[in-house]
Amino acid sequence: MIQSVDRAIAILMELQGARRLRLTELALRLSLPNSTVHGIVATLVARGLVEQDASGRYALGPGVLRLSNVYLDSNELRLRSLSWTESLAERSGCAVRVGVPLGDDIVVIHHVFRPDGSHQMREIGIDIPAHGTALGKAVLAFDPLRAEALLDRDDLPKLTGRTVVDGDALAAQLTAVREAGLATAADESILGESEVAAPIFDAHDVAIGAVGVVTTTSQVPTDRGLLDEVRRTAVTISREMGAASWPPRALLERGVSG
Amino acid sequence: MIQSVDRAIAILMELQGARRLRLTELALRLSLPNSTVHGIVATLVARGLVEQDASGRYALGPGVLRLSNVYLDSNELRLRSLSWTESLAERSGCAVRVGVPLGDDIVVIHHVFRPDGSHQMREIGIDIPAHGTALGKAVLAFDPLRAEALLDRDDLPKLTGRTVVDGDALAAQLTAVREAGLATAADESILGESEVAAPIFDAHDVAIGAVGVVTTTSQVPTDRGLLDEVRRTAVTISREMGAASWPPRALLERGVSG
DNA sequence: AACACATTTCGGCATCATCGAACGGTGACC
DNA sequence: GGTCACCGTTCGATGATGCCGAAATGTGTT
Repeated sequence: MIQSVDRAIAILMELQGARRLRLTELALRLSLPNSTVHGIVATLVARGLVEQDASGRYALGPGVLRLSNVYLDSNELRLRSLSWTESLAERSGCAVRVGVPLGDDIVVIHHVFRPDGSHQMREIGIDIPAHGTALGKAVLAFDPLRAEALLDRDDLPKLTGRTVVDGDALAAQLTAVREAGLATAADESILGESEVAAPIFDAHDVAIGAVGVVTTTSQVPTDRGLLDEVRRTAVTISREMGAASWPPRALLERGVSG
Repeated sequence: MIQSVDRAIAILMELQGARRLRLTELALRLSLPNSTVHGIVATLVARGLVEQDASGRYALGPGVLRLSNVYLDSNELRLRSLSWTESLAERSGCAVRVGVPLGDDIVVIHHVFRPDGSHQMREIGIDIPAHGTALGKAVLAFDPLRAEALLDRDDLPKLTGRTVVDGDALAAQLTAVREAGLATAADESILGESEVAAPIFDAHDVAIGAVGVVTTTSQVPTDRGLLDEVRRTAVTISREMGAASWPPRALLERGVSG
């Protein structure tokens, strides 16, 4: 791992959290001397990944935008999800999201609007702490290493009053997810929003992401039909990605401790 | 400028152009040893900016997606453009785009669909060689250094048969743009698409971007109304960005040679 | 107008990235 | 099915390069 490149990325991540930062603030957060940070941001600015506003503060630049478009267009999971998620949204009447893990978060890489035609925000690109969403729990349940790393933390952010931050409670939920092949979340990331999600596997039986629906908590459907629809969509996409079985037997047996 | 960070960004840019690349191909394009490139991409992979598919090829990762969302939300020019571009689209019946310069390209940072309700592609994040679009010519006409750098090149890409790649012809066009405060392009980036655009200035009289409309070439309006609408939108946004005059007198007098 | 803060520049030192070569793994072709 | 060739990855020595402290420049404030 190259130190300066790693630091450059750390700077980008800081700028992602706090939108505008002074050089001094950046240096403080990274515990690095002022001049060291300056050298790196100067490089990022020269390439357009970062820009400096009139008051000297730094923010992300247009270069990052250019990159993201290409990611969306070339991502295989997203490509193979397009038609199936569309159809899931139509049949369920819910918004559909596909997410992939990144660190301890889930990044939404595809989003089909609820088909009622109402004004909705485009959620592609947003990131949510994995333990606070059904998408995240679906992935964690079938990715022991990732789950373990997350459960070792004792500072899991509490997004709402219902977010599960207790390690034992979360581990129990993941076991249930493994048994059902489905993960749920109610008011755990956004109050009033509930989700159902199922994991997606690739040819190596790795949980590379998840697909799920979002509904308002008050309208959460009680029939099993929706659950089956979500799971079937995940199975279909997994098959397109080359997965042989769903869920992979090996992952079921080992669980988090493996 | 830090060498390794610069190389890391160069790698991201290569992956942006060619969506999937083998390590050897990357090393070849950058004229660097295999192992040097490997160290850098390993760092990028660890942070999620790059991912490696099953066959070992590298592609951009979900990390870049997360960054782009924040850029869009925090960009001041985009924020101040939102309402005015919406209104321009309604009144003109055309799609509206806002772009900012990045290297020799224009990156589209905002896009209002043509209000006829037809299916249209979201163009946010796409990049177009500046000399091939009205947005780019609007910026270049009022950014002498950038224009000079571009005119010095003799390998300007020809996007369509109508793209102006000759330096003298382009310089003449930029002079005309300076006089009119408007730039046009007909079939120069995409056949069948014509544009009108005007530059946007900030408080320091720097051309930080441009706003423009897109129409089908066959329906290009002949009335001056549209031209005035575009220009007025650019003036309004410039004023919001703190520009005192439009266009700045200083830039008009000096021209490209300054 | 003078101060205080923050950003930027500069140069010496030691670290850290770089590179060539060897290893291990995979797919292709015979 | 075996061998070959290519590709990605690891490793270790070398010296170029990024790192950091301090000084200097610029900016906004009192």
